[in-house]
Amino acid sequence: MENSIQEAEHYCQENGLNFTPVRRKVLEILLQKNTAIGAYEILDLLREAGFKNQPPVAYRALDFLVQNGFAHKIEQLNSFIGCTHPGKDHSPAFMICRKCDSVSEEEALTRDFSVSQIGSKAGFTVEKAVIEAKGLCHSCAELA
Amino acid sequence: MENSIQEAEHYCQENGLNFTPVRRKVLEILLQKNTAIGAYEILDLLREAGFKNQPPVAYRALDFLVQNGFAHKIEQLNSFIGCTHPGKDHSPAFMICRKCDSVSEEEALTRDFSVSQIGSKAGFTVEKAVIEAKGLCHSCAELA
DNA sequence: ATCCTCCATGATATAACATAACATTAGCGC
DNA sequence: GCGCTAATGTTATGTTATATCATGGAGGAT
Repeated sequence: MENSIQEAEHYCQENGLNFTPVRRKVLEILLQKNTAIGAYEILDLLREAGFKNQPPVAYRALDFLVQNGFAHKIEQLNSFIGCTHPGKDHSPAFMICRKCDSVSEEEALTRDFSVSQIGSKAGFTVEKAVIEAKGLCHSCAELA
Repeated sequence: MENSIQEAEHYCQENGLNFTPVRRKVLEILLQKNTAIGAYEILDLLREAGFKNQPPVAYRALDFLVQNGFAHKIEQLNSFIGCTHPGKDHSPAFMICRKCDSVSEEEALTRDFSVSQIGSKAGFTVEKAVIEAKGLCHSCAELA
């Protein structure tokens, strides 16, 4: 995780992006969990860490992180998760466990398939794909 | 569309489901558009049609429709769309045009791919998959 | 050094989306 | 009628997200 932070920092330097304290802190918060976190929960943690805590503080930092690929929004949960496969090009698919709430990020691109292909069959140009699955993670499935 | 309503009605009869006036009306509203509609917009239309218009009215009807496969929630838009491929088994992928806001429903199951496969590689049991893409629909791409 | 511009942050307010909880009513089997 | 169940009515509130305008701080141009 310390690792991921440093990668982010490095990437920002390279690309003229401003990896400010709030942004770093929010990324740290996200990377400390393997579950998705809501903006208002992040806000609480920011306050505890001495940052200001009006909603825009969290949403702006999250926008930055998502925009630059350091975090993702999990649409079904209205919450956010640190990116575990940082790097420019990836098409993530998220596996959300309904029992333990863990979220894992997998790679969705396979040789034979992509959402883009589904789209182009329909004359649609895909720019960004969201793939999220709900179900049971390995550990929770074993217990069942 | 009148068609789809009748299919829904029929399905409900067969399965002991109560296709009440509000539920029917909400489905009509959804089927009249090829864009996704928010619950509060639906609420307005319900009021115009003489129904009660507190939020639970819309959300309950929507729950029913989604639950039974007559409608889908578009997570990225926090809004809803009538199902254009009704029938028990389908795994939809939604194409959301960022220009004209149209949403089209495609079939995501291909021979070579499924979200389930991505999941199982990761030891995850997929129960429900959400696939939503943003981009440009055919008409809007032509104009660009 | 002064000013300008750009970007980030501070601060207030409010919009948009969603559900909890409890009361009431309608249909149905008995 | 009585009791059960499902649906709807009603009030209140919780949760998520954004608009808007003010302030501050770093870096470049003159």
